Amino acid sequence: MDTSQPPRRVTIIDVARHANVSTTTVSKVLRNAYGASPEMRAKVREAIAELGYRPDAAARGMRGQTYTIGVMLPTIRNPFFADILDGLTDRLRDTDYQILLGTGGDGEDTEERMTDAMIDRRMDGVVLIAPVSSRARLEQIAGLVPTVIVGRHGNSPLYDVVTDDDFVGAALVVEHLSALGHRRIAHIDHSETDPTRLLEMPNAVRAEGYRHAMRAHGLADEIDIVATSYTQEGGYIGAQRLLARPRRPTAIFAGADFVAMGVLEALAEAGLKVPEDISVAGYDNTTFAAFAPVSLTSVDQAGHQIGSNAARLLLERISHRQAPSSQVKLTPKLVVRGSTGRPSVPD
Amino acid sequence: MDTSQPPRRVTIIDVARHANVSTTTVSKVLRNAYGASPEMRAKVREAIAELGYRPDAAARGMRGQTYTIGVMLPTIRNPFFADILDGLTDRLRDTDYQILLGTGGDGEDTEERMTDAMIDRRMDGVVLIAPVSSRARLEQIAGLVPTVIVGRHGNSPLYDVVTDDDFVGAALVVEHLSALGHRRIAHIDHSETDPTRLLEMPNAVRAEGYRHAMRAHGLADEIDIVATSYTQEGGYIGAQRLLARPRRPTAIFAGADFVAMGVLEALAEAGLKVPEDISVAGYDNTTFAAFAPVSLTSVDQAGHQIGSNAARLLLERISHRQAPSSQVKLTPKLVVRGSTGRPSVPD
DNA sequence: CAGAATTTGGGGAACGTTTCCCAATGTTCG
DNA sequence: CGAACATTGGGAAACGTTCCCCAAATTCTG
Repeated sequence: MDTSQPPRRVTIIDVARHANVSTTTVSKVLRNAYGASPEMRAKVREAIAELGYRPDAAARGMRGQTYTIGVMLPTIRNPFFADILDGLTDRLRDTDYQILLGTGGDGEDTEERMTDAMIDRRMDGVVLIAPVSSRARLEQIAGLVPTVIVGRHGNSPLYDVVTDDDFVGAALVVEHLSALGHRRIAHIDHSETDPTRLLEMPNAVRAEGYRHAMRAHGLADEIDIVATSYTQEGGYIGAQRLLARPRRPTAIFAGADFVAMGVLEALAEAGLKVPEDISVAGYDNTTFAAFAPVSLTSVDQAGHQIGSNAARLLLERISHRQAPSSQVKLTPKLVVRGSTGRPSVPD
Repeated sequence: MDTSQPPRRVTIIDVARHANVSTTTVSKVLRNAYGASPEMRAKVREAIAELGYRPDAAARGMRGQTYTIGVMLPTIRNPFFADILDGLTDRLRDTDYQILLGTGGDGEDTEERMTDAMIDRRMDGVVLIAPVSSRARLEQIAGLVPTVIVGRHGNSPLYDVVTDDDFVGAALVVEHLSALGHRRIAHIDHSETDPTRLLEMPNAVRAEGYRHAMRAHGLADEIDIVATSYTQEGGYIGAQRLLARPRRPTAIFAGADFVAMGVLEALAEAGLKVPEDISVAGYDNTTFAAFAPVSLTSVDQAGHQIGSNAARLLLERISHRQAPSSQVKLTPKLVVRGSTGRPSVPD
């Protein structure tokens, strides 16, 4: 590493000198804190503008806040997360907070590395989207930094939670398909083995909602769940297994749009037409679902609202560390498109 | 804000005390710096493990490095960026650096806010993906922090550049279509007005590559570019305009897969079959292009390699701030799929 | 074996903020 | 009008590191 220095950054001391005040006063102005007269504020602001001063976030972090909010998401590949992020961003736009993103990957270890990194950087708060870490770990994090968990059910006194009602979402799909005349409605789930996480993960709640709705519609005997994974490949494999059934389903409810993509591939390969031969529904209402040639019936989760609620809760938690935790549950809605229709051979 | 404190974090002083050494020594061990014997190292590491110590990144930033690398991307919606990010992540996995992402939006102002935020947080280096800022601004950033620019042509002594050869990529598409027998090959470009940026933006280079290749194949008279925007809507509108031509094109080369999505929608709406009635090619080889029912011929940019090269250059620049800047240009390849075929009515 | 060079460990001053004070001045009120 | 109180501004001590030194001990060298 060589030693050549870019010109030294303007510091709060430079500003204080230039405005003929103390650094304390400048600091007060910066933070809109009590104890500086309007004239002082004006003078300081002018000096700041003239010198082009920007506070050093690292230094601020040593004593006060870093004005940084960390958002962890499993991957940036899922466009649904982008909606959540937009909601967060919009809500925080007019605050002094900056959002920085980190990817948590799909494992507990990589997720831990990322959350640790956020804590080490003294972020003022974190939003964890669909985390896979154990509940104990989540509580540990929440004990160290204001935390909001998104997209994972189950609550804790230590953190706030924002979810979409996956139970209702799954029911919406079953209702829709049932109303169209379907009886053999199968579901593709993500297989989860860890018992503690089991009930908190959205996929499990969707599966439960599916089961419940099937029973409610008198279709208890038709309940048929294939557990693969929430990936395109998982959908492909799941569909293949379902097609191999002696009495094969007339409709497939995939747990995510991604999964539906795989299902559609498998169906196309098998020479089946959608929705004439078989209906398909997804979950998340991604751009992909909306794309006309695909036209996938899907459940819309209002990602934007999820994000904006998460931001609101986080700001509240930052200012009231000890307030009782709250849970926000949003209601999804079904977007019906061309991939679902009446079954060709009514049961 | 209330005052309740989570238990104080373990500091370097606690470690020093616990290991019966000075903080200096602990610091040396942490940074693998010269001046600590193997025995000391062992002793210190043990203390670190016992206490569960983690260095405070904010405090480190005050004197030394933050071990943080900022990656700015315009949006997380474009799955191509995910490939680049994977490349970056893989390359940095075994280093002490942590990647944090920021979205730059689509404007110079929001991009400036994000880059400023990264600089304020003393990031050790930044990777800017497809930035829209002015060249002067990019050089200003590069003067303050080691910088690698990705996906934007044009070089500077101040920063390193990694691009894909968009000129060649566009030519690949034209060659392919021409070989199939197409002559009326139209192109949908992103309209850019700013003159300084004009030649550096990938879309401009693609358009130029298209023109050049058309001429090289004796199709100079058939050059037909519609300038809308690199969005799905831009593709939709562009396609509509092209279909309204008296002699309409037999093939459309969209500047991005996103754009091709819009094109496909417009074609479906017009009742045209792909590729029987008209061929379509995209750029970026996103998941969407690979999706079987779409099966879009597209140019693959090797995002992973782009990312891994960017990471390599950044690490080099961090350790040799003054080294001459380098430019890496990767070669794209064409992925032929079902959306392109022989023209139905040969010219 | 003396002197030089190297290795090892540590003391303490930065780094750029915020925040706890305290002092001076102005204001209110009984 | 004097005491209590509010307002305004600033001095200086944190915060948790790194890094420039220096001193002591050890090893090398001729």
